[in-house]
Formats: sequence, C-alpha cells, structure tokens
Amino acid sequence: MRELGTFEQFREQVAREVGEALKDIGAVAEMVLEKPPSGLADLALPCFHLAKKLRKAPDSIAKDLAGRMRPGGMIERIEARGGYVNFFLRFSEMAQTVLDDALSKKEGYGAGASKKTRILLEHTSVNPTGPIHVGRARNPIIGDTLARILRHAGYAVTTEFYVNDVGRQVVVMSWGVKHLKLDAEPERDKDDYRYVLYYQQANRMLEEKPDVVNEIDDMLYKLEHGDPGVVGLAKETCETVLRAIMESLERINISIDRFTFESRFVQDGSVDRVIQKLKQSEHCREEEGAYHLELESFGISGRETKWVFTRSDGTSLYTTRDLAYHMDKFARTDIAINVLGEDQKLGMQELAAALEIMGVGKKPEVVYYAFVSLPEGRMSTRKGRVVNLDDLVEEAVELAYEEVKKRRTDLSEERMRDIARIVGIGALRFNIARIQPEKQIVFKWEDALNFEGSSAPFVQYAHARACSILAKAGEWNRSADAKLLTSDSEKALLKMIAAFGSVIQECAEGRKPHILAVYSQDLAAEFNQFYRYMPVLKAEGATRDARLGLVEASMWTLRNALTCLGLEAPQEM
RNA sequence: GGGCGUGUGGCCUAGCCAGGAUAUGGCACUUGCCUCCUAAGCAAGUGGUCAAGGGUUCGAAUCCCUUCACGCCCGCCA
Repeated sequence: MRELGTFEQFREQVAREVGEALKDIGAVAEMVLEKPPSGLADLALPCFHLAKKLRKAPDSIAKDLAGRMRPGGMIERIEARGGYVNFFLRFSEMAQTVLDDALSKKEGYGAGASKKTRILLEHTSVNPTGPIHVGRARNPIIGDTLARILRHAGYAVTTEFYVNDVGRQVVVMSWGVKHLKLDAEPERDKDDYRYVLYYQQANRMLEEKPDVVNEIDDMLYKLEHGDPGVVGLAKETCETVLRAIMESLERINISIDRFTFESRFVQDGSVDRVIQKLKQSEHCREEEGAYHLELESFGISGRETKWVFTRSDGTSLYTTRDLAYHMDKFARTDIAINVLGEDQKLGMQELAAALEIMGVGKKPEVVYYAFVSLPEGRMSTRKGRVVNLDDLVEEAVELAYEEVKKRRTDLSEERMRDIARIVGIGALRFNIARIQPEKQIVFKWEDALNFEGSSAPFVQYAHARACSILAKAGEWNRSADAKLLTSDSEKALLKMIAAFGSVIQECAEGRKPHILAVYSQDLAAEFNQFYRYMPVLKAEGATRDARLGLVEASMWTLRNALTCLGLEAPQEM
C-alpha cells in the first residue's frame, strides 16, 4: 500500500464531512468531488444534481450544506459559491509534510511502495535488418519511459526485446553477408548500416538470378526445421545488427534487460507443442494441409477471420511462434505489457483469442502507438524516405552545442559538449514522450529540435537553476519551516511538488507516459515563476532556509521526473 | 465491405476513461523585463462554431447515435 499523501488525507476528510452533511439534509445521492480550476478552491462539491430532488436552487443547497460543515483538521475553510461547496486545504500542514518528504527521500521522492507484482514489458523488437529510424524510435522511447515510471511506482519490471531471427529477410541478409561483396559504401561505419546494404544487394540479386532463389529457399527450409548451421548463422547475423542498433539506443539512454530470440521456440519444441494442442481445439480447421483457427466467435471481423498457424508443409508462422513466446512470458511474469505499432492491433486480438484457446488465463496489455510519418508521407527505407535515429541524435546534439556556446563563455569545451549531449538527447526524447501514443506524429525538424517552451531543455533548465541556487547557498538549516512559504508562487509550487507521487501512480496504472511529460513541464513553469519573484539567497534567516528547502524539494522532484522520462538532469546549462 | 484509432485558435498539444464554474500549455505574431540567485527565463496581448449534425442531461470537448476527413489493419509475410 502506498502511504496516503496529504492531499488524499484532505480528500478523505472532505468526503466524510460531505457524507454526513448529505445525510443531515436527507439527500441520498452519490457524491462526486472534483478539482476546481486552480485558485477557486482545492476541492469542490457540485450541487446541481441535487436541485431536482430537493426542489431547491443549487446555490441554496450549497449554502445549506456548507453551513452544516465545520472546518478543522486538513480543512481550512469551506464556502458556498455558484452552486458549489468549495473546500480549502490547510496549506501549512501539507506544505510541511511535502517539504520534509522531498528533502529526506531525495531520489526516492514520489516513489510508490515496492510491489510483488512482476511486469514483463516488451518493447522495440524491431527486425534487425538495418539502422533504426525515427518512425520506429517511438516504440523504444515509449517503452523505456513506461518502464522507468513503473519502476518508480514500485513494480519489478523486466524489459525485453523479441528478436526476429527466423524468417525470409534474415535468411536473405545472412546469405548476402556470406556471399556478396558490397558495391556501395555504407552511410556510417557501423554494422547496421553495412548489413542493410548486404540485405538490399541480396534482394536485388534475388530478382535477377533464379538459382539464388533456390539457395535462399533451401536455407529458409533448414532454418525453419532447426538446422543448427543455418540457425546459428541467422542468429549471429541478427546479433551483429542488434548490437549496432542497441548502440544507437544506448545513446538516448535506452537499454534492455533481456533479449529473447524467436528461434528458441522452434528449437526447444514449444512451437510444436503449441501446434499439437491447437489442432485439438474445436475451433481448428484444415485446408490443403494448412491449419487455422476459426476466430469469428471471438469477435474477429473483417474479410478474413481465419488465423493460420501452420503452412501446408507443416512449418510454423510468425504468429504461432509469437503465441509460444507469450506462453513463455506468462510463465515468468504476472503482467505482460507490449508496446506495439497500431498495425499490430488485429494480430494481438487474434493472439489473445489463441491464448484463450490454449487455456492461458491471461492476455498481454498493449500500448499502441500511431506511426511517425514525414511531411511527404510514410517513412520507407525502400523509398529512401527515412530519418535515421543516429542522424537525428547528431543533429540535436550539434544544435544544442550551438545554443550552449551562445549562452556560456565560461565553460570548458568538454563541459559544453556534455551539456549539449544531455540537452539535445533530452529534447529528442521529450518531444516524442510528450504526445499521447495513439496520436499520429508528422516529423518536422523544427519541432524535434525545439529547445524552448514545451521541451526537455525547459525542464532541465529549471533543474539547473535550482542546482545553481543550492550550490551558492552555503550552509543552511534543512529542517525548513513551511509556514514561512506564504506567497502564491510558493504555494502553487508546493502543491505541484505534492502531486508528483499521484502523477507517477496515474502514469503507471494507466500506462500513460505522456502525462509525466506534461506534468514536468507544468512543474518547471511553476518553479520558474517562483524563483523569478521570490529572492532565495538574498532572503534572510528562517525565510531563506524555507525557500532553500523549497528549491531543493523542487530540484529532487524535477530530477526524478526527468529520470523517469529517461533524461539526464544537468547541474548547469 | 468490415474493424480499430485520431480530429481542440495559423501550426503543435493537455483535458475525454470516472460530464460541471472563464477549454491546458507551447510555437508563431505584438509589447514590456538582464545595475536583480544563468533571459534555454518571466509578464502582458491578439487569436477557439473543441470536425459536422442530432440525442441524453439542470449542465457535453468529455457519454450515445449518424455523417465527414485522415491514419492503420483484414497474407500458408514478419
């Protein structure tokens, strides 16, 4: 159980008061407390729905109710206004708790109690046939951010990359690597850029020479029948490209706990066992030697309701192996979450049905995202219409370097490069993380490289400013007295800091990383307003201590939010 | 043909699941603020039929229905 935050305590007290007051006036109604626009109150009870039953105007009901309730405890004030009963939080109580909490818990501020629930979060899982582009990069960014949030919320999270090392494209690439000499220079001296050329060159050769087609088909047959030589070659080829892809992802602070190779399920016999069991299902049909499940009764609709799980030659398909993989997942975890492109929706519905037929009581939760396209259309490697992640990273870091150089003349070259890296990569990740996944994104350089307003640098800057103030503060009394924080900007900032824990929880439970990005932006804005108007270092005595306490609490909250977003929190910018 | 998703000022976006008080923030544009803890900032201003229509409700961006636009899917591919 998460310990009750001060705001939740306040809400409970209000709920008790309202419950009793409603009983007093004989109103049997469900009670809905809502959060009013900032400034009006901290919680409000709308009385409109009571008007009809009581045959009284909402505002007089509100006044009546307000008159029956007494402030006290966490409630400082109660007032009726415009048909609402407004409740005001006793600010000093909350402020002291929040301040003490943030200053003592530091990196752990806002964290949920550690839970027993294991979460296996599969993300990225791109086919290892070439460099990762921006269209696909939405997946690792959403996945990694969600993993960080879930961990801060207290879950035991394992992230996993499902490697497709079985299939025609892998065979083609492997064949190319083994038999061809490159006739072009790779864009970068990196294996993913090199291997994609082998892949493309091999594909061209396939169109021209029929005997190569036979060779590939033979390899494919061997691969699908678990021939150790071919399986080994395919796996090695994939691993080489995979290492290069991970190098790109690690530059944007994304790492993955575990890689599961698809070939494993062919080799260890689990796919065969799945096939045998599916064949016994009442939903199973056979057509010319190929088997499928009839899934119409599972709500699958469209032109095709068949879910084919073996070819005529008895070999498995991608979907069959994915089923074996998901059964393996559920043997290892309590909750499985997949981050997938929206093109996978039908496939996942079918997979869920197949899992049910297999007698597995669980199904994966899925976070779907829409594709990132370019102004001229969908990204396509084949049409050469892509923005590679590596290029975007370099562009972002370079641009950030120009900005640092413009602003700072006192820093070493090395320090400026470091800040540029942190800021550039942050801007890139934030720009993708801040948008709801189901919303389509059209990639524009000027948006991706935006360093002001709603961006990572805005949040990082607030953090850097907090650090800078603290660095200049010298000795101060860390048991700050929150009663001295009385201005609107101080109160607003404290309330924002207080909300961090529940924001993390909301993001985690709803699997919604973008909410954290929005929150961090709002938090930074509150902090900016605060330090613009409230002198900290020049304040005196206990007020100085209290404000420094608020600065440090802001610093930890900003830093923890940034960390959950996968961004580094620079000490200076 | 069917299914899923999206549609919020010139552009981007939060809110939608759990309906409420003047619809969130940014970009761009106009205008102020560096003798003051880093101006990647702060303050003020212009700009909105919340795709369209209907319904439910005291009250709808939010719920229901219809239509339109855009995206994605409906392989013995992965």
